[in-house]
Amino acid sequence: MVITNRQGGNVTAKNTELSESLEDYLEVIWDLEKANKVARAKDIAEKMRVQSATVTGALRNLVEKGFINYEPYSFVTLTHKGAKIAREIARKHDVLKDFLLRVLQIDAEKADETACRMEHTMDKISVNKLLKFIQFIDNCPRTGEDWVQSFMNYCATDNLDSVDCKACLNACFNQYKHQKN
Amino acid sequence: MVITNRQGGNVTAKNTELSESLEDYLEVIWDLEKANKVARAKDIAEKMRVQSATVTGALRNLVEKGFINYEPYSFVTLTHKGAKIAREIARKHDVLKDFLLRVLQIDAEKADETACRMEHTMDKISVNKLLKFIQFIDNCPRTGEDWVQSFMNYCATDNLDSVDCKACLNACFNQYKHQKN
DNA sequence: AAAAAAAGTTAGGAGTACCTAACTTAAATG
DNA sequence: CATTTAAGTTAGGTACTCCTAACTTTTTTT
Repeated sequence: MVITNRQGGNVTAKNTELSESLEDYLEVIWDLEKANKVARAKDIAEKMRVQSATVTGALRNLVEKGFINYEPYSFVTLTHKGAKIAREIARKHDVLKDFLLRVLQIDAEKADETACRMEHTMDKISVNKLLKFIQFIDNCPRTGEDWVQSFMNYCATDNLDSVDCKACLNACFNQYKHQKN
Repeated sequence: MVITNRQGGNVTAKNTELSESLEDYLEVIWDLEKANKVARAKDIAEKMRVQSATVTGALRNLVEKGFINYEPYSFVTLTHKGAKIAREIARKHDVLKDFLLRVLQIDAEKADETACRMEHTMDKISVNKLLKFIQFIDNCPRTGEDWVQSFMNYCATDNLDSVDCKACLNACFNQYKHQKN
């Protein structure tokens, strides 16, 4: 187990990197921009479940770091740099939520909440691998929707003996033949 | 996308819950206890990649919250309550690392680092589901090791066409028959 | 256009998680 | 057993993330 210091070592100088919290702000601003062209502090506060005074501070920080365009009493847009990060985080969110929801079959609300936390913990390469994995499950004739369904049954019963594996394999084989014709 | 406030709302009173950082401390103490019966501040600092002054503060906090037994200048052990949490986190870590390493085939070091961050983001039920999922992959005759190997090939080539799906299905079928005899 | 309401900012405060430097205690060694 | 060394603590500091209360600016309504 290798732990990474939660403040990246350097604490005396202002951090130029994005904290998880600031990543969330970018994600929220991205969402609002998509919906309303621009983001307003009030809506950011609501989505972040935070008081508006807190938003003001976060926006100042994000301006300083070059992720947003913003002046006091005005609306917010993402800079090129900010939009790039926001898209990346949103993509991570979507992939993770898809995995939790469709593969692990966790209910929608919890999947979303969990994805919201996980999105800050996996790098781009790992999330890409997860995406490929989901695609592979979807497209490989040995797996697919019915296999995921079997996983659900396995979860419920806790053993494979209750499942007729031979029949399942046969069904899988036949389905592939029919799909090819 | 539903964001959960990073300070749980209540900020005026001292938080009784565990932060991610404190969870890491418990995990590290658990590891050291297993290895040396007790944990010493120096070793905790090393494993946490933190200065020893920082450890002192964290230990005070953990005592106050009832997770460890500790008095200044003495060694550390987990209380019953602390050990329970530590075991839970360690288990999450192991399941996540196993998934990243064996299923997604992420290299050991990155898998470990990533698991170290993810372990704080998934609740017990979700991790249990992930564990069941890994077990299902391992034990279902339609998946298993060779299927994971195929996933690796898919990752490298980016398409299924290059794979002979029919041959793969047949091999899978035959393997099952032989295993049963 | 003035008043009221809504939105946003500033100031000050708390808790967390780090840091360095100086100091104290405990352990190891001559 | 006194001294040196290692380990641990305290004090003081920075940054982050959130809060409330008071104030300012902008927008809406009359």
